Amino acid sequence: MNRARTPRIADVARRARVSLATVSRVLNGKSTVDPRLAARVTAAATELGYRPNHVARNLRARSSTVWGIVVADITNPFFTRIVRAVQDAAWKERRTVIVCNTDEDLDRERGAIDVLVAEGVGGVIIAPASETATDVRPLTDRGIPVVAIDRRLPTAVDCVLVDNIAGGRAATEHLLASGARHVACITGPRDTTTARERLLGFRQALAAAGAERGSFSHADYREEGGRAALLRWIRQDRLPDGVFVANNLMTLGVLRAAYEQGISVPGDLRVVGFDELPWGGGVAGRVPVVVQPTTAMADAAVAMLARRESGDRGPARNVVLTPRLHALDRSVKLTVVA
Amino acid sequence: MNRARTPRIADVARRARVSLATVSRVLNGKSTVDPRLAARVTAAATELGYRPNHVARNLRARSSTVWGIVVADITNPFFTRIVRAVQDAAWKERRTVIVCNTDEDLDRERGAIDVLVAEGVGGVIIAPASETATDVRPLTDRGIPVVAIDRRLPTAVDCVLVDNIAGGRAATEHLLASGARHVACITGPRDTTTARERLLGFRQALAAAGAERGSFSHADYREEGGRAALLRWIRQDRLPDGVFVANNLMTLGVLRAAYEQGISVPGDLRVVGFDELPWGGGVAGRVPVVVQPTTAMADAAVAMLARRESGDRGPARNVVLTPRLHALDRSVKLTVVA
DNA sequence: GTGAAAGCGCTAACAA
DNA sequence: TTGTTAGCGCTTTCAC
Repeated sequence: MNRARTPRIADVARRARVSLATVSRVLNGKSTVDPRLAARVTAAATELGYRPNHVARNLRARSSTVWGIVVADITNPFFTRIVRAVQDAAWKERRTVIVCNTDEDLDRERGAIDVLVAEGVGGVIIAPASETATDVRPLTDRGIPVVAIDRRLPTAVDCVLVDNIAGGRAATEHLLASGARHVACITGPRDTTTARERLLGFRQALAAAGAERGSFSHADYREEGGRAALLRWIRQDRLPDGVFVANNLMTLGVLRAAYEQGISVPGDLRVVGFDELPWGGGVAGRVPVVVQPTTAMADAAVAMLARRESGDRGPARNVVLTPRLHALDRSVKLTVVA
Repeated sequence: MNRARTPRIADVARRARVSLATVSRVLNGKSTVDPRLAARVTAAATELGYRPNHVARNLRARSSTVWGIVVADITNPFFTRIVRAVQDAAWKERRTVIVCNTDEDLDRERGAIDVLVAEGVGGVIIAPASETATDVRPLTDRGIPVVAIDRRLPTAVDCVLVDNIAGGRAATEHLLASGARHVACITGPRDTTTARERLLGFRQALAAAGAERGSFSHADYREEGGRAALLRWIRQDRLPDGVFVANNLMTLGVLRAAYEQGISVPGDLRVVGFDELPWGGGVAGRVPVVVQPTTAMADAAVAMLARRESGDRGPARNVVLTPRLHALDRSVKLTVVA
């Protein structure tokens, strides 16, 4: 690669007839430089088409404008939106983002963290694959700030969370308010806090309304899990007339099961989901969902990271944001035709 | 940041009682080293918890295991899947990917390219914001290999494309085969090749079938554009009974317009889209679509990049992949209820 | 306010 | 095969 022809700081210095140090100072605006020298430097830099070499800068300055973001699956619209929002926020701070997928796999997550360490990123935002097993110490040991998003971590790091209990409550209240009498909940795996909290919100809402204890089921946060849970109830002849489904993929699964079984939504079965369905305003918008404020979450995470980078050594903080229910003014019924 | 405590190659060398160079050789497996020394080195490295510093490595070796990918909007499922697939493929090659969003904005795209240059990435995969105005020379001038994906570039670089004509033809043939008689096409902006090619495929299919010349409309590849196009035909009382919509967002817009107007799909209006709708197998799966082989595209792009990085200086190549029609075995009718 | 010089951690000549 | 050494391009003391 013919990088030799790329101008370096020395070329700019020569052309502007100043020293290396002066060029660096002008380019970084750190120290004060005689305006006339500065003008010469900037002129020379543009004439030469000088581009800084961040790699060298990072090595010397031991700091990087690159951040890392680690998520389970960028294909999941929730994470896509988080990544997108983080990137937009980071861009405004003139930083770049390395995105890593973990597939909810601890080994891949470990690998991703290693790479981010090796690349010397300035900070990491992570949606941990596990609340107990994810180990961010390779980062924190090196003083690289970490912000957990969506889930907590065993280590004491900054967190951006959503009030899942409130979300579960809001979803359930909506079901009850829309006339459902036998409501149920399909939540995520037992060992995830989000699943437990959303279920707790469901129970709180039922208790508060003096309603009967609804049935619930733990599934795996995947489409098939939601589908299977609903089918099971159908087989057992215990089909509820309202169901709160604790994430987006399972909500799809529930809807699919309903169509397969000729159950009309929301006629026979009211469904409230958690997490936006993709293109929420569009065709899939017939199901009310509790949406997580992804932009606000990303902004909060970016702000925390920026604070830590600028030297804040205070104790870890938690930011808890409240999700809102997105109900619909009209809904659409689906029926199987052929 | 307390990086001072991080072990460097020198620490490993001291502990293994060998020279820096030997450690480097062992760690990179480039040169042959006495197995006993090698064993001492690896032992020392693990004992110390040594992690390589890619930044230093890049600076010295003028090469990087980081690639960049530049897309218009990671929120668009087509690009999400491309990014995901590129990452998976890159991961297998032990490389990391910096993702940049351009928002179809040339300035942001330019900025993204500058950053990637500054970060010294080893290669870039780009879905160009424009086929004419996007300038990748900052990369190519420095010998950084570039692969364009989804759209061509004015510069001679490797390209991974989809046969849009064949896609448009397949979509239209499906409409005709399913009994539509007055078919129409909503395609993208006049100045994009994809839009022109998909429309061309539409026309070819009509001509081949000896059908009447279908009407068509150029829109902006956004949801509202598709919606508006259909509404216009409705107003003009020229509603077709089959429509080929040339991208995913516009397809949603068309569906939305149909529901708003009480037009049943596919009863009154057959729709065939282009690009997968999100979670294609799920609820949104009632519309057959021409899907682009994102995984194959990503694999091809990664393979081309890897070849270039390993020194291939041959002329630019094009890889053209054929999209497939995903029809459905059953379809689902939507009707407005409330 | 400016310049000279010393590295950041690593790899790749070149010697031995 | 192994070690010594000279940088990669930049920032940042430290003198002036």
